[in-house]
Amino acid sequence: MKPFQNISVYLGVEENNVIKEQHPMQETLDQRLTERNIKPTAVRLLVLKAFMAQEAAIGLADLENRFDHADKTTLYRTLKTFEEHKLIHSIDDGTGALKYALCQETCDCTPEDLHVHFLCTVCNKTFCLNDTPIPQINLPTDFSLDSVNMVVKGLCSDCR
Amino acid sequence: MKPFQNISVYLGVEENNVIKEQHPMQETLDQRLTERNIKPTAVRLLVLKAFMAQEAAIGLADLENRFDHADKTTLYRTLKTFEEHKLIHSIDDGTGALKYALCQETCDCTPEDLHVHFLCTVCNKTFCLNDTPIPQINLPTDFSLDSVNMVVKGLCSDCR
DNA sequence: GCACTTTTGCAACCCGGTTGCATAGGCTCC
DNA sequence: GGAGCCTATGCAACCGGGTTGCAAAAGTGC
Ligand SMILES: [Mn+2]
Ligand SMILES: [Mn+2]
Ligand SMILES: [Zn+2]
Ligand SMILES: [Zn+2]
Repeated sequence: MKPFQNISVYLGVEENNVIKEQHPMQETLDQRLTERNIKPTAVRLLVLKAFMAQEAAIGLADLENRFDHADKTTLYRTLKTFEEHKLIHSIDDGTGALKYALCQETCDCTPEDLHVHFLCTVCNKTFCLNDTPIPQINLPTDFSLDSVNMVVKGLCSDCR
Repeated sequence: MKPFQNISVYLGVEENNVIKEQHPMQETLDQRLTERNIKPTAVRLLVLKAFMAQEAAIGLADLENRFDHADKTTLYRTLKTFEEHKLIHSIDDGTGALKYALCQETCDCTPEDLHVHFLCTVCNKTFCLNDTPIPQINLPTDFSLDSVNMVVKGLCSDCR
């Protein structure tokens, strides 16, 4: 595979040769990246588009499958860059592979932005339950709380 | 390393050549294993003893370090056997390596036996909060709940 | 065009976990 | 106490997800 960073060609491969100017979504993608101080390269636009196109969280392997023409490392670093700039957050749902989901516009990845995640045991999709804050718990005395990871397993609405 | 299953020698290595008959703890270890239908071999007794000697959860790597003379695979399978027979349960605290902790005597690893786990961000020890049941949460409609993994990070009583 | 920075590709590595297979240990039955 | 059997152990190799080092390509400013 030859490196190829030209945006329209990259997008063309994905989008049946519809080039940049014909993408109405393009501006919002661009904007979403630049808002978070991420330079909008071809791969990054594609990855962001993937995130915006589906509700379920996305793992590195998913991206590898979806973008045959992009390298694993590049996709990996794209995820890291997105995470650093708080465009996405990582989710450890216990399946052994990290997944990522878009942060909400207002998100700053502070403890208040933490929320419950849901893993469907049938379709293996993972969802952010953004409206389900993590409940308070009582720790033993002399233990102090920093952060909480809460993953609920069950059946999603499609699988039940 | 030569395989060696003789219990007293194994225990001797660990216990400065105090042999089986001189262990007051021996019977309770034996008992705890046979209660769960696990044949009390040398390695198993040692591993169980390790679990009973400390409160914090134990990972495979810990066992490898503690028992130079025992093979990784054997220790791995010992953990699996213990888990299958519900003598211990596994804890995924997000550190990348599974840890294990003794089940309570009454434990049957049913959803009711689930509890919160605590990972200290300083000493990296993980504890069962057996007295901290996992709080109820409200799922979106059409989602059904199966199980929950809840890991709290913070400072333990020794590290604060 | 040229020099410089950033992004991408490729290969190799790391680590925790897991498997296949051979051997040793211990147990039963005679 | 030996033959046969089942289990536990050891060893080596593998696997998958993640990560790093380094070189080439692409983008940027002049
Ligand atoms: Mn989320
Ligand atoms: Mn526990
Ligand atoms: Zn589902
Ligand atoms: Zn601590």
